[in-house]
Amino acid sequence: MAEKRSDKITIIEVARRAGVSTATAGRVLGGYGYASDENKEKVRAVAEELGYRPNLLARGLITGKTQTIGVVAGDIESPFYASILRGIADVARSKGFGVIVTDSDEVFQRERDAVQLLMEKQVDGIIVAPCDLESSRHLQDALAAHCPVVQIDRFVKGLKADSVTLDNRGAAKEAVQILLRAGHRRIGIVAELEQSTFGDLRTFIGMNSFSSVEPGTLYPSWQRLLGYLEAHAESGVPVDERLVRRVGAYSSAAAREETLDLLRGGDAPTALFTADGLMSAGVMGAISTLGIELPRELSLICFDDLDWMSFLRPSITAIAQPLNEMGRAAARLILARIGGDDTPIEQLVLAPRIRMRDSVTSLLSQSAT
Amino acid sequence: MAEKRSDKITIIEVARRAGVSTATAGRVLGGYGYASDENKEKVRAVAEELGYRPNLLARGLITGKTQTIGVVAGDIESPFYASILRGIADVARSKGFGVIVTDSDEVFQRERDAVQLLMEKQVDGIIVAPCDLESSRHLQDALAAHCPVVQIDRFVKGLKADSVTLDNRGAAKEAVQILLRAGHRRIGIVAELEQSTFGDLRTFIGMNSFSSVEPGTLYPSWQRLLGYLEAHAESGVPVDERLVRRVGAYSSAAAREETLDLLRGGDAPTALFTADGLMSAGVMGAISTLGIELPRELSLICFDDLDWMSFLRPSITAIAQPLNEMGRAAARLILARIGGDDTPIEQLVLAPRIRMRDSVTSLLSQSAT
DNA sequence: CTGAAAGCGCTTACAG
DNA sequence: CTGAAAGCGCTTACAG
Repeated sequence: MAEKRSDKITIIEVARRAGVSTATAGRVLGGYGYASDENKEKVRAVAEELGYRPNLLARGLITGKTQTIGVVAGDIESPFYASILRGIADVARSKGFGVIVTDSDEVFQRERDAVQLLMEKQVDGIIVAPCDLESSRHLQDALAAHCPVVQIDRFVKGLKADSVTLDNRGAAKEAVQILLRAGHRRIGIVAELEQSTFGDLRTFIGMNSFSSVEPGTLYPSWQRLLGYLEAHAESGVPVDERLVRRVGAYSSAAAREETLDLLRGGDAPTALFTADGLMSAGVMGAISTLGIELPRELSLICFDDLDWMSFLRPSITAIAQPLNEMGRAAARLILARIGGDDTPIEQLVLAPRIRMRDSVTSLLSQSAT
Repeated sequence: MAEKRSDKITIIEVARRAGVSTATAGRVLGGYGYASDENKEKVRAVAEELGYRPNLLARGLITGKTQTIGVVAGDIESPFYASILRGIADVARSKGFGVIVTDSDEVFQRERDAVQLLMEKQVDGIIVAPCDLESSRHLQDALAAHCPVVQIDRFVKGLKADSVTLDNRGAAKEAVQILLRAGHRRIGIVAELEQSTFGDLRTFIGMNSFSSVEPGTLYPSWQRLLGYLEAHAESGVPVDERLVRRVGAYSSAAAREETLDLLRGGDAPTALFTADGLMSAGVMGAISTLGIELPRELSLICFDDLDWMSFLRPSITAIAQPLNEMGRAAARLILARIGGDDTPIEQLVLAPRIRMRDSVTSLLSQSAT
């Protein structure tokens, strides 16, 4: 207590009391350069006694490294980003890095402001879920300033930065194929499809070949729709436009309305595929309201941000997204870049996994009319 | 492009090109002190042209303020902390502050390391969900170093720092009272109760007066149990120990097993109260497995971290926690303290809200035997 | 209103 | 292995 008088214990104070130069004190405390064992011991003892703590700001100012990575998420409150963030934080912490988080709410201006703040705070690298897939001036500026950028969930066309994404198209396709093989011919899809790099939904559905579409240039929910369409095309099953529901908002309430409309209609689907967690929640709400029994009356496969949706309802088949891993991979990538790794751009694509219980598998064809 | 050659644009460069001193350039760019309109214009033009960005590290080193707040959460991936974090980030951003997040996984050593890292990074204040309610040396050190601390969700005994908590006891009591009034006499409770400041569960249940228990000294799940016990005591309904299930782990799978055991037993409860989101998920899993119909066969009131649990299942009554608001309040408090507010310690207690649908209200007594 | 100088708390060459 | 000196990019008194 008595020793805690002096307010700021700097390396100067430690050096003085240990009878060495600040350079020497710095070398032992900072762990760089040589020092005699005798001095090491002396300096450490004094530092310990005074409760010395390095000021990482000063160190960062000199070294140009802050041991901090910046993250621009869409919305940290959503289970999707929360899981990714956890993965990032875990890897960062294990390497002694801090994490500054911001969220853009998928608003471009917000993302730009966030990136700018992060740059001014001198983060060593930025992990971002870019909200505009076309323009990336701010990210290019970051790269130009030698601040590595890793994109998650989607990536900007032409931006020379690593990315970690999910194989949304593939997982969706596989899920829909399962339904088609079980005999379903009327499979509904409830997807957000709020933002678009493509434009018209009708045209998209009506395309007679999907081989020309580069999934990476589409937003995730469009990629999932693409998988849905591809599965149909390959099976030769025509797509009924009325079964494709574009909610147009990232809102489970809106998804619920859309689903009610879909299920109450004359040509209701026998199976349903949802393109993300919030859509799934809306669909579940509608199903509860209508008292539909799963999977006997309706088969359901959901993209699931939330591990326990399928836990709550064993009759749902969930497409689990490796979100922790996505965060971890992004963090590992950015740390490698910060460390000087200058290998070619990496485009990591992780595969979601479909988890269907055996009990559901056997019931799947029951609802196929 | 041609102008982007020089790597680091510092205030020195801007000053030189604008023909003023660095002091003047700093004054206009930093927005402090006076400058003639002419100089303002000149400096700003040059800064704009060169793409000057202040180095907040340097500024922080001098001012002693980094415009950053540090957060030590339990687990950012959980909806509970994710929502709080969102509230914090929103307020922080609106005031130009950054947020560094870490999680402790409720491990004391991790919390200490996190606090230390945050201090070394010179955050202006720390928001923490303390995992040990008894020891707080690391937090006292922070306070001693003039770094304000705001506690969330619970608070350390005797620590002179603001806190924002929930009225867990009150909300639990109210929920259980609703069940008691509906005629339920056998109300089960599934609670985590992993960590304890109290010790023995039996002794706790057997207390004949709860007035001596200061809820603030208990972990949240114990506070909720306290509310459960108080409601019973006030109604004169005896508590059957077998109905009080201490899961002992923050795990929905374990909660599911515990609930299965509870509901399959001879003296199954007619109503169930769960003490947090993960416990609720476990309970829901058990109910699904057993095919129990809510609320006709069993009334259920859940503490709900997750807005949509009740959305998915309209028959559940949810206790909604104002988590965003908790984060916002904590952020506002810490910013006030950072700003020099030295009013007495504030202990904010927010009230969760019970949301029960009318359709459920009328059915509530049906399951009461 | 402006500039020269000092300094925030460290690290980095550079002699010794 | 060690210390004196310079410097990271800003802000802060302090004269003018």
